[in-house]
Amino acid sequence: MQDVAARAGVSMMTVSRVLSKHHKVRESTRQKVLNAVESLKYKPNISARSLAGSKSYFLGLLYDNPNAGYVNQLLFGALKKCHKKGYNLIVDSFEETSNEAEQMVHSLIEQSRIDGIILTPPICDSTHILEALEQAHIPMVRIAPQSNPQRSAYVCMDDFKAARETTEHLISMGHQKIAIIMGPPDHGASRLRLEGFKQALEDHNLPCPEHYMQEGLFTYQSGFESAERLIDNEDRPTAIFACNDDMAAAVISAAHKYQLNVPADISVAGFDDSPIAATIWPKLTTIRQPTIAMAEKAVELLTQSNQEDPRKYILDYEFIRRDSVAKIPKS
Amino acid sequence: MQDVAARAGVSMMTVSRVLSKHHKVRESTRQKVLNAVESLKYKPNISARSLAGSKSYFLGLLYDNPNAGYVNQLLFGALKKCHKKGYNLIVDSFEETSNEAEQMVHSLIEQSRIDGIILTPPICDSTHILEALEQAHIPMVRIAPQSNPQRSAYVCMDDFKAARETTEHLISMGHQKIAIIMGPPDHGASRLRLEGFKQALEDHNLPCPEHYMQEGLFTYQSGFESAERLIDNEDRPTAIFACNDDMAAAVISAAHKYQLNVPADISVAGFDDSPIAATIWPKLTTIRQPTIAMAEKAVELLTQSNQEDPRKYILDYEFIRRDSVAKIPKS
DNA sequence: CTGAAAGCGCTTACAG
DNA sequence: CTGAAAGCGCTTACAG
Repeated sequence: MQDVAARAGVSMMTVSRVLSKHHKVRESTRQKVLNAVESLKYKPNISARSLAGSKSYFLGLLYDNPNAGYVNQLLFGALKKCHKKGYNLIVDSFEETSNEAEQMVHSLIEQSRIDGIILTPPICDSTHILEALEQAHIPMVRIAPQSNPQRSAYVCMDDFKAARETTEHLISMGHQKIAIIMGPPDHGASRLRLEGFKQALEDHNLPCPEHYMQEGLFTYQSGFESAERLIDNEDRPTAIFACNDDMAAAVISAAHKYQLNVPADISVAGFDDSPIAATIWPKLTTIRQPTIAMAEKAVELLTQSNQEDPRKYILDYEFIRRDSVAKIPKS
Repeated sequence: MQDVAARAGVSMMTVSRVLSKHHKVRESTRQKVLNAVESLKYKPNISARSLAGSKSYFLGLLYDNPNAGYVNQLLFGALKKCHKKGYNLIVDSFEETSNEAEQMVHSLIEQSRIDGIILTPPICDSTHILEALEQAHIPMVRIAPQSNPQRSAYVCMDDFKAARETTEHLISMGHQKIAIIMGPPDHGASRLRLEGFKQALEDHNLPCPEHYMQEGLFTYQSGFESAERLIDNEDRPTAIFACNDDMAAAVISAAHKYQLNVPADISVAGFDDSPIAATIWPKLTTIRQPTIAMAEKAVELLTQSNQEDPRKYILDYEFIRRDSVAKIPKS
């Protein structure tokens, strides 16, 4: 192949240099090579490349997240970017037993000689895994880590800001009695969402009574129970912000149980834009995490050589306005 | 590496033969090699292998299925098996535009020189793609194809039997008034599920009135509307079999709306065991497709050389009994 | 059943 | 900025 490409000008050495960027090649010869590549529809052979070079052109993606939708988007973004960059992705997932974690990391490293690895939550906070990777000198990028931010490059979104914006949207629709169903307190992002919620209320001098703050566990059932407590109360809120979509979906179901129409009688906002958000009815107004973009960015960081970049990237979320929030009826 | 392994006995040629199976090697030397490999923790280099050999050790997985959970499981199974077999998986997904389909297939083939490809529903029924693959002589295995069964090896499950078993479970719980919310009529599996349902009723001499057969579209909303029609009827069924979980989830929500308790007042069964099935409350009794196993089998078929096998594999589903079905109350 | 030679398609130093 | 040589770690024929 190279042989043929070289035919259109120079030595295959030069072709190699053009293809792998970085190197200084005169612009004119560069163009000649590129043209030849184009017209011959030449595709470099990854195997030969990784065999000859020091790089393997393999990247790892490790996950133990049970949320299929989330993992899928991550995968999608990473795959897309890898494809473009000429890399391959080795995907591995953990079972529950975190004991085998280090072992798996080691075998992944040895077997595939990966050039870098992407760690997703919650596994990205495992100190064991961080250590194993550091010792092996494998570059890593973490997605939304909750701890040890200085320990690797990472990409994340601004949960605080997203929660504040959601709450502000509720306020702008005339709601004054807004309740929140929180996530588990030990979950980092969950805490930030609560803070964002509080900030918005404070900014608008709105009260935040104790019984409007329900503790959820990110599960549908916990959301359902919290919603019942909120609805079956003499001081019923007119809007509920659930810290994830599963709980928001449960709120809608609970509202149905109490003959309440969503959003006419009560508004509901979620968080995540998980598959259920667009499945149920009414469709959920929610926050879409930049999951795909985060994965893409992670691959980009791993495939670039200049490690001196800022090591922290905060990507933009998207506020998805659908059908579960309405103006408060004038009473 | 080979060099080191050879040190423990013979030429690297022999080591290669041992590792790649198939070849005739004396059992005693075979063992020596295996021991050496073991003690040196030798891992073959995939790149070198694919460069020297004619095989690329790459398999493709193509999907355009919007159902994240399904794709995820497929991926999981395929990845696991590929890993074990020393293969890599190149994953690609389509956007909506099916025009680019063939083009993508071609670039996938050219770029990665894949040894075989796995096609998932609904893309596995695209005649365009089948043609492109056949012309390129790429071995393929399809997952649950709905048409042209003779055109490739494939793996699937028995939708008819699964639906019949589900219905029979409902009957065994004392239900006699059982309704079905069907899927779209042009969906092959959907039709089989309906047939299985009918068969079970017939076997038990149970009626199947017209108004107990609601047409759904596999969407939550269509399920909700069908459920309302079923519930808000003087001849209300005591059990509803929804042909997928999204619709079954909607049935539960609709039941709540009518102050009906699931499963005390009305039983609900779903199909798929999609993420929503275990998310909502009560959790759905449903059918788990052997998704992971299907993907594993597909990889196995693609990595085996003996193509003379039966080309059709029907894998066992699993009946998942959870909380949405109960005995009919004695009235 | 086993081995010596050549080569897969690229990249790494090393020279110019 | 560009080229000639050697080699990455394996497997393919080809001999014995």
